[in-house]
Amino acid sequence: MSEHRSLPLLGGPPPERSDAARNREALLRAATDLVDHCGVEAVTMDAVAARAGVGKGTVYRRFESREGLMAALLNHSETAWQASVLSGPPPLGPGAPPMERLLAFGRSRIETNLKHGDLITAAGHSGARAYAAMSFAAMHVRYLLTQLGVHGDVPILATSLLAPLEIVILQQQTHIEQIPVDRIERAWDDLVRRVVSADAHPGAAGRR
Amino acid sequence: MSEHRSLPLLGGPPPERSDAARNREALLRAATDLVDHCGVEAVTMDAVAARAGVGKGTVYRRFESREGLMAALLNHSETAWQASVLSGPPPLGPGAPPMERLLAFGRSRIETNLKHGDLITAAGHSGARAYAAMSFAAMHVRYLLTQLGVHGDVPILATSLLAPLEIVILQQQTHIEQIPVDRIERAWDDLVRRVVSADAHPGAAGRR
DNA sequence: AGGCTAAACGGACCGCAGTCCGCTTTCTAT
DNA sequence: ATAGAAAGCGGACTGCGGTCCGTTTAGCCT
Repeated sequence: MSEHRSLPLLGGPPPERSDAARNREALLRAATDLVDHCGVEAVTMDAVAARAGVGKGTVYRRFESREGLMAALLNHSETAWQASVLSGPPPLGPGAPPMERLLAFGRSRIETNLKHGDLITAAGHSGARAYAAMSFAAMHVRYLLTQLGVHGDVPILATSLLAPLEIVILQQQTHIEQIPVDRIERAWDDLVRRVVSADAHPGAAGRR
Repeated sequence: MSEHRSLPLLGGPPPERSDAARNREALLRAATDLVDHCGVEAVTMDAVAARAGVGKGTVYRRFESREGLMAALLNHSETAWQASVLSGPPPLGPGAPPMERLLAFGRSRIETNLKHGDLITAAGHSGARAYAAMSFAAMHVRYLLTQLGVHGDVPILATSLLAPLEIVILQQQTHIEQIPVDRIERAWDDLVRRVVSADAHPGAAGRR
């Protein structure tokens, strides 16, 4: 017997076959082109497959679903954004005081979310990505809130601060209620200051 | 000439023909049965039409789209809920102090949203209904915040407090992160107290 | 080189949302 | 009662997301 297929120890998921890798490239390129060129709604699975010169089944093999494909497109900019939060220049990146970082975080997130609005909507709640993106942001906000000396249920507080930055809320405000972006940003600043400052005045309206 | 068709003065939208009314009834009944019986995802337009004994086109004539149909189903419970906010017993209805009403509002909204989660998701952002529902809740929260002496951008503050009660956030928390509902409710209480109490300590962390 | 296997491929196929248009019913005015 | 017109109706049709399965191909082992 000869049982060793590439040291399965810690191999994680097996590597990708060369044709598969080539097709994933071609598909991402095709999808990107379609988005830039005709808008998100023109990105049908058939169109992407045809443009990449592969069969439809292949698209589904690489990216679970249409939402998965959109999530993959989003991945580039999302990763770049995370990097600039983790190691970019202040005040978004490390180096500024926590409150300034938090406010910069909010502004930045509002802007990126609005920029990729259609894509985010199309990506929906595509399991992995949505969860990863959310949990990164939530982790960061939890960290900053703790730095700021906030007590209480910090995980849920973080989620609550993040909720008004979700694309569905932002689009309601900008597209339907015609609220200018900088007003939304100022209002988030205010919200954050209110939440954080409560810990500077304990016993305000009931213990927590 | 004989031009008077039922006093168009203030007539609003013309009344419904009797067969149309009958069919709308039948369709709502069929849809409700399907939801109770097989779940929301079993409510296909063909199934509803067939069960009501009408053609598919008729479904679309009455309710713009699938989302519109779902919104119509939601309408019953939504209206009842609005009534209990406007004129039900305290603390949700009028009579209790504003803070108690606000906290009761949050708990009630969390529970109803979770109860009708699938339906709300299926109804999506179906123009009219979603907007009406949101704006009712927003109006109520704006009113209570004002009563509580909150200063600042109250409209957006209200939206920000409502955002964590949206179904997409609640389902993330309960279904994926396994957070128990009463913890979410307590966290919202805390959030509201923080936001409101900031006005009791002006100059907290920067003017607004 | 040659062959073996697992992975990848492609496109026919299915179900459902939404549209379209020729036919039928209701209502009203005579 | 009856005729005319507007509103309603129904189901065939289109387009898209997603699945399935017989065929092809890359990578490895001898």
